[in-house]
Amino acid sequence: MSKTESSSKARHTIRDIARVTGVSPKTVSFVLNDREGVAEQTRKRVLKAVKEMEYHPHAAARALRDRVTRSIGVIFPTTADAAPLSQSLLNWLHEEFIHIFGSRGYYVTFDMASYAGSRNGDYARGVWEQAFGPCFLAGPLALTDRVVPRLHERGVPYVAVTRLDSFPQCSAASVDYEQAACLSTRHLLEKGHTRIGLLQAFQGYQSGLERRRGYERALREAGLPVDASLIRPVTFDSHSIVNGVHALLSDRAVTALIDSSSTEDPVVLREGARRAGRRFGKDLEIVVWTYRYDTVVLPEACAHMCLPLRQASAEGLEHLAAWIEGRREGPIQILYQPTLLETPREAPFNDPLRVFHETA
Amino acid sequence: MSKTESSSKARHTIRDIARVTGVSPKTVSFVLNDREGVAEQTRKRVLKAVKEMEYHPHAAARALRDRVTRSIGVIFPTTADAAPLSQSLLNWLHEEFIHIFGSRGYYVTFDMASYAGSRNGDYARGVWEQAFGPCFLAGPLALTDRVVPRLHERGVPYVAVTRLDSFPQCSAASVDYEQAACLSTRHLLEKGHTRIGLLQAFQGYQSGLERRRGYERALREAGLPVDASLIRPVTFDSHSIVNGVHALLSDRAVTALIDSSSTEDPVVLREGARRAGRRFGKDLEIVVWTYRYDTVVLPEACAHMCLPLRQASAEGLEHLAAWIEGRREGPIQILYQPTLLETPREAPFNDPLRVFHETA
DNA sequence: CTGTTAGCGCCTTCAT
DNA sequence: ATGAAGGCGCTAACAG
Repeated sequence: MSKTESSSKARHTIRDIARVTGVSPKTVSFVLNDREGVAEQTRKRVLKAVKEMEYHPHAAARALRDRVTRSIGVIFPTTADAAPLSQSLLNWLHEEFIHIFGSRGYYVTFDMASYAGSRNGDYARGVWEQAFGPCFLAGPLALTDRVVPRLHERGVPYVAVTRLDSFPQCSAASVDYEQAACLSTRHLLEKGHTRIGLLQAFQGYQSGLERRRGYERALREAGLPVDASLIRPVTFDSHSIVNGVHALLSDRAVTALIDSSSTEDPVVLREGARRAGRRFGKDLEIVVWTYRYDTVVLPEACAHMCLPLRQASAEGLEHLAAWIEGRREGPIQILYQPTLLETPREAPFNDPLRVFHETA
Repeated sequence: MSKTESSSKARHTIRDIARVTGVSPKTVSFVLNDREGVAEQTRKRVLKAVKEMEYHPHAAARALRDRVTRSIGVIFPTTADAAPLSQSLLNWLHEEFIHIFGSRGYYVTFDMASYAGSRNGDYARGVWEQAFGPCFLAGPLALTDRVVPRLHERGVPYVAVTRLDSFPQCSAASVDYEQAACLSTRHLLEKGHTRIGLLQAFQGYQSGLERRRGYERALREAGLPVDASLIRPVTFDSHSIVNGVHALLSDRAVTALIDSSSTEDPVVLREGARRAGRRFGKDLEIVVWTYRYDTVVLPEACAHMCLPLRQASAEGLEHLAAWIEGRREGPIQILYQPTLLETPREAPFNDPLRVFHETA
């Protein structure tokens, strides 16, 4: 009967390895951490025991000792129903995390508690509890946000996906929504429209405010008054969009719309117009906002406003990784500009939803 | 000038709270863990200090002491290019985790290191290092898998999405792929086909083997020989599918196909047929496998084989949560049966891809 | 080169 | 009811 130590269910500690190989715990620790000062022969004996006994260092013990974890946090500044993370963004995020952090051996820890509606607004418990240090803030920041400054003060690397007026030093990789709104509005003004409706998403959030501000700026530049009734806050609910479009278009003097709802859904837009007895492309022009550059959301639209959110986030995450590894400093201040694209006559084929990604 | 203790950057410990409130650390611990034996007045003083000083228990210290974390692990038995997690499955998974674990305050920790291609096959380091105990195995199990038995022996709650022939006691919530293949084949046999091509995904994995086995079983039942050249292993790459279809159909005696590639992509199927000078619905019938019940993947298909993977996983995760909380025992043994649906003449509208979920 | 010790922050005895 | 002490597994500092 051989020593059945290796098949034992018990989890071994560094001391077990030391005892079995007849060295001190410190030596084992040195071997594991690839440090000098251990005889080659001893090193081999230790590594052999480590493999045979299936020893693995205890993550929590290490974290306690080192005051750092090997985890990146993903945290949600809002609840799911207030501002749901889009499916396509989630997919993209997953890819990026695999690419950037997976290969480096980090764990990626999601804290969905606040997103699920618990924890009343303190969405950064993972940082306070030191479950992780560095983190990604996945979602829009509320204008009333009080958490980011505390995060900032803590000194942990972090990056958000919108700026924050109330805290300009906020580490963020974002898109200039104000500019997007301004360009959208200008485009329609130049085409001769004077009463332009705005479907405004993210009411109460930074990115919602920027939408409104850009819209108002363009109007003021043109010397036109701002009619508050033309700004229609909407949620991500279909009904909300349909009703919003319907309500705005009931005013026959409204001859143009800006869809900054971020829903990228042609069906609800058409339905809203239909209920008002209007049709896009006929007596009505629209600029549709989208996060992609390769797909026409609504062929009847006169233009698409493309928001490079992915590009911004990608650079933000790269910077975050560099910050964590000490190659760069924070805070991150990245701002991408949007692009207005006139809708092509021949809409390109809208790719079908693939269940599996294609392997390149 | 007030005591600026609360605005200090330093992270406080339980002893700081004790010192400030003039009690012992144990008392603070009792208060935090809602245990009896503390005077109400003391309790309030402690809680006040906790709030003011923004004290939070240290996750790693707690984990070390309690030998349990509040994390659920998501681990990947294969690399991304061998068997990529589908986008729709990832989205669904995210929803489920929010629903089941987010509301209970668990962290969800992804270990993407093995998925990214590092760690040569030992995909469960998170468990060995005790970064988490309970875990979800997101992806197919290789026939050569050696990790699951060790996981099982460890005694941690876990659940996989396929069974494992070499380890029948494996905790799994899965779909009966063998039955799906058998029913698909039978259906085509009953329609008079005798040479039936099989596009077989997951070669080398349990779910690939089950596909092949079910196909062969149906043929044997019908007294027909198994022609190995009719079984075409494919990857998730478009080319692989196109070539597979083309190659199978170059044999004009082949009058039917089973698409168990799991790609759910009508375009590549049609393209493969076109290259062989064939067309679905004309001289050719096909059964297409899908993970959904509400969408026609290929209108020309004579039937769709619907695999209730989501339903199985959902029940698996519910069971996992119950296992963690001691309400039920493991291992999990859930097997859902697939359904063959004849393709309706009028294909239902294929829902557009929504960027944001609709809030219910 | 090796061994001993102390302490990270928490919780749970045991003793008061 | 409270206070002191010890240990979870790891590593850095300090002897030998």
